[in-house]
Amino acid sequence: MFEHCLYFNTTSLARKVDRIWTRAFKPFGLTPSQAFMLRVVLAEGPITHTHLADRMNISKATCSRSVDGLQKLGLVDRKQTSADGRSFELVSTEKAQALNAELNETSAAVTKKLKHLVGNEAFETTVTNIKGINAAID
Amino acid sequence: MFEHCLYFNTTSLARKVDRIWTRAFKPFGLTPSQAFMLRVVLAEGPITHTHLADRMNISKATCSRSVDGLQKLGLVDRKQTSADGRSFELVSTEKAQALNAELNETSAAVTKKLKHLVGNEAFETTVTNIKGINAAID
DNA sequence: CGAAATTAGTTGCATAGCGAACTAAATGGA
DNA sequence: TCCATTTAGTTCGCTATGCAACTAATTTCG
Repeated sequence: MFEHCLYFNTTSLARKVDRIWTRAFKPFGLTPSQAFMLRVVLAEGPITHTHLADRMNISKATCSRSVDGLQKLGLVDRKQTSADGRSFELVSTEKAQALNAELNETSAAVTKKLKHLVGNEAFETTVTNIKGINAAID
Repeated sequence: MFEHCLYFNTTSLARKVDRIWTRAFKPFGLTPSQAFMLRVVLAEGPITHTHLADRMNISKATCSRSVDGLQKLGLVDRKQTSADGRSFELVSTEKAQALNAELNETSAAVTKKLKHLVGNEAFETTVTNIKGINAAID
């Protein structure tokens, strides 16, 4: 019945990959959501809440609370910018920087395993297509 | 940085389509999750919790609580099977059956709009590919 | 300049989701 | 038969997510 439904198939796949990356990041004490948010800050920070929320395609409410979590874990800091009294710049801590390489390797290892299961070309094509739909809608 | 990441792109798209279908089903007083679960019961019921959870690729815990919600809304009932004292069969109520056609039309209308934005062929191809990855992994 | 509108971020309240621990029923051997 | 194992479903405690309403700072413009 839902063979051709974007919602059904996409949310199903999202749950599946979330479970897989959850196991992968468990040794770090991080959820995939936290791990990816941290990776963005590590790779692209300093970055404001608003930009981070845009980058991850989450609401600013979710962003704010996720940053609370990472800050509690000692992985990011909120630095007041001199330019604008309303906004913060998020910066990674040394503790986070020490994890950077290993986080990237862990995610790459998961990807490699999935590519093996799915087939290299099908994997690449599909991710590209998903990215395309992401860009086209909303 | 995450251009080729399955997790990043899939979860992002899932959030996006969830927001879109949330707006679409709002007039029914249903979340997309509830609406799709109900549609499965309408189309494929009577069905047990276990089969429904498999069909939707959710845990039985989530399934159980989602069914609570639909039951509270008067849209499904849990019928004790005579065969097995542990399990229920989920059946749609008349109230739910009265919504069936309109739910299907609403989802079809959203799909049509998205196909227009994305392009028919790209849409179909991508959903098929997503379905393929869903089947290949885990 | 100063009031109105916009923008950045937080908080309240809700649903969706998972794993783990649990209860109760059914099944499978010895 | 009866105990051990499996299976169906629920409950607990947690994170992720969104919208709406809020505060505070900044910007716009008459």
